[in-house]
Amino acid sequence: MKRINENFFKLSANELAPKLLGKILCRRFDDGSVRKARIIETECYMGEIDSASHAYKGKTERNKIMFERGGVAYVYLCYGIHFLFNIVSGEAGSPEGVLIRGVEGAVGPGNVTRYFGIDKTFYGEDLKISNILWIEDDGAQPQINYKKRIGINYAKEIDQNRLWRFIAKDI
DNA sequence: AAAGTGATCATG
DNA sequence: ATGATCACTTTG
Repeated sequence: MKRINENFFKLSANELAPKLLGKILCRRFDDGSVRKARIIETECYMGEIDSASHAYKGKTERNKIMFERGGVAYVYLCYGIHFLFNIVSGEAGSPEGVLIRGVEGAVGPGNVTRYFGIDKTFYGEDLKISNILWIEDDGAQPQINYKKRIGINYAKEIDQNRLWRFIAKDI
């Protein structure tokens, strides 16, 4: 069981997203308790070349953290109700990210953040050094199903059709 | 099938 | 300043 290092998060989001499947998301709560769950579903968002990405139209107040070096959290409120948790990936200046859509015990991006108590205060949290939110690797390497991404009807058709949603088989 | 909810961004 | 738009969940 080892904590994921910096080089891992420097991968492009389309490489990082499938590799995050099987990794273990870990959260230490205020009372000291720790919750861990294996990641089973992710999507990648490829920055300036991807019309589905928040970073497609350049840097804004909301998405500026995506332009940082990989390994920090991008959290934002969706539909007024749900926080969505992304892991920024790639080098600085390359605004890519991986949306965590599901873990064992909490499927659905809004449910993941609720399960882990992730809210806007985690915006920019550095998973490489944080002691309240981090990722471990126990060597598991699940088989992967490739699907289209969800909820991006505003994007160009070519981007809607990319198989950038990654789901672990046999959980 | 459709509401519920509020930050965010583009427009004026 | 205002309004349309959302990387969704739950309920009926």
